[in-house]
Amino acid sequence: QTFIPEIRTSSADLTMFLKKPPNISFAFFLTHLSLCHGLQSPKRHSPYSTVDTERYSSLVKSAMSRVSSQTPLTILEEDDHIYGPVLKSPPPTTLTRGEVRTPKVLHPFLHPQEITEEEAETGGPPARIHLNRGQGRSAIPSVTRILQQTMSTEQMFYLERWKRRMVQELGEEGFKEYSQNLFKQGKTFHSVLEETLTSGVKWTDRDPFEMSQYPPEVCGYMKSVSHVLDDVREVHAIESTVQHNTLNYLGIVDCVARYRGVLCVIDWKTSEKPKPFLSNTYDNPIQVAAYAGALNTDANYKYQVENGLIVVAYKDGSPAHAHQLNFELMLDYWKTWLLRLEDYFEKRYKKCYKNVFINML
DNA sequence: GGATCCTTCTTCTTCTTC
Repeated sequence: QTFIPEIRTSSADLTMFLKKPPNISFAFFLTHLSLCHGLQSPKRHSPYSTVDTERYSSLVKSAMSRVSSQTPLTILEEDDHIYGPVLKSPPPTTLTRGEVRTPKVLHPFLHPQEITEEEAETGGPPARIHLNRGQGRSAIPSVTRILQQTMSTEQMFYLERWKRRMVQELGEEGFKEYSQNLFKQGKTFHSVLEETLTSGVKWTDRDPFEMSQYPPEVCGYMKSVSHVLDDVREVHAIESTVQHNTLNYLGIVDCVARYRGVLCVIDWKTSEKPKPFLSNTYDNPIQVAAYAGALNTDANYKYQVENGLIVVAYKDGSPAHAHQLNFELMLDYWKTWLLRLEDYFEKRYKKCYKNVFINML
């Protein structure tokens, strides 16, 4: 119907159309129908003598004339008609949204030049502020929860579809086990990484017997990130709670350290599939920007982070992909995060969200 | 001790041919 707008077929028509003998191509079918229409010398005793040729005559004529008259120019015109004018690459902030919105809050990231060395603490063990929910914090939403509850319908659709397929393949129980195993692997990897960063003992320098105590996947993940760890210095915080001082959200950062000389919020990820591009990491960059934005306003931390880093580790030990988010990218993702935050409060507090949001600023 | 919370993951078309 897109290519041949003057034809309107119902699904019943299409079903009938597809009941042609399987060894005969669609093009041949059309040609043959055209013969039946007397465009060329008619053929008797055809297997299609029962086909309602009158009914399909316009389709045949249209299809035949289009195919033969197609030139590069008409194809370009068709493309224009079907796909619309060519769009120049849109700015990253609008990628996940149909409409362009501007968040109301100023960004919490200082420009690299404005950060002086004195602001970053050096030495001492890394901070590890545990989450303590018992002190009136229960109303404060977390980064993960906000991201989960403000996913686009498209994102939810693909996740649901994936889940449905997996359940079909593995069964309800099998899928549950598979998911739990993925979580377990991720958790173990995080804890081993934590030990490594705290102790300062390189994974490769560890006692082979000790290494063999871990599941093979975890060894693979550690091998995978070893080249990234070589570029990590000055670990400032590990698994530490950060809370934004006005925007009323909290989260736990995996790691704050200097990566290639720049102070970063680092998020370690394990993945079954390769994620060579930042776009493969879905909402991870937003998560990192949210943590960094919170940390930079949190009085518990006396320094400012500049960049973010997402490290995707693989269990087969192949080199991890390290996606560094520079100042500009952090700013873009921070804006996206603010929109998600607005969405969350809007959903949660319905009409009075605006007052809630304004009160927080 | 039990309940709750934050995380840990999962997505982007799909098939054929070389």
